[in-house]
Amino acid sequence: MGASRIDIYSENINNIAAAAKVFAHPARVAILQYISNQKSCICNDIVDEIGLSQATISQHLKVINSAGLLKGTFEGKSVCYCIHLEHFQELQELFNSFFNQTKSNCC
Amino acid sequence: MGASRIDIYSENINNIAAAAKVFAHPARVAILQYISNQKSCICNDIVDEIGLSQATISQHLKVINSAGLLKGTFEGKSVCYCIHLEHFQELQELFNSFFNQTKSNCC
DNA sequence: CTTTAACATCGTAATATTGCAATATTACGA
DNA sequence: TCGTAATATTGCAATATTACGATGTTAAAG
Repeated sequence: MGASRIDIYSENINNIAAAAKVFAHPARVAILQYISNQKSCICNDIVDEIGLSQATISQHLKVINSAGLLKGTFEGKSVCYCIHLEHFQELQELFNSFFNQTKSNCC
Repeated sequence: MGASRIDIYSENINNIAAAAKVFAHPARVAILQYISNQKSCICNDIVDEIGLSQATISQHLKVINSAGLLKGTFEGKSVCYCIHLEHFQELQELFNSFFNQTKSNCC
């Protein structure tokens, strides 16, 4: 016990929760905002921008990337981080359909 | 180490992360959906609906309530859970403004 | 006043997350 | 090839989250 019991929920619910997890840490929100504000494909000034170590930023980037929210080159040197807009917007729609479904029927 | 360093981020970023945390667990998403689907102000069939113990559901409800997403009576017996629609929609707007701000400028 | 239904809270165990230092790995330039 | 800059990965330590049983607490029924 201690682990989330994802087996007992519908796929839609698990998808929403998994997506929310990406945004559930301020570092990841900040990283996404920073990347999206860069004119050109600049890379790890992220480490300088946000006050966390390179290892930690790299870990957060991995989480964001695993959710399909990044696009670019990821090998050795000269890496390029960009937002994967299509996937990003898919998540926005997922959230909005959840929000729009949820109404207040009582009180 | 181990704890999130919320002190180094802007308030807006922390707000988004805090809101996302509420939805970052499938049980809470399921609870919100269930409450919103009830015609009348029904209470803890939630425990029967979702396969978790009463103590666990109660904990999740506390998290949801702390985020300001519930409305109703919360004393002793005959409790009434409802979605606090205004706050709920505020969160929707918070997410949407974040999503809309985030663009892909490169690659 | 007692009982009971409906919750909340406490204590605790299991697991997940966060963060960093140290250590790979990789790509490019000298 | 060597050195180096730019990451990724590994291995902890600290903390947070999740889940549940047991135990309070409260309001209404009897």
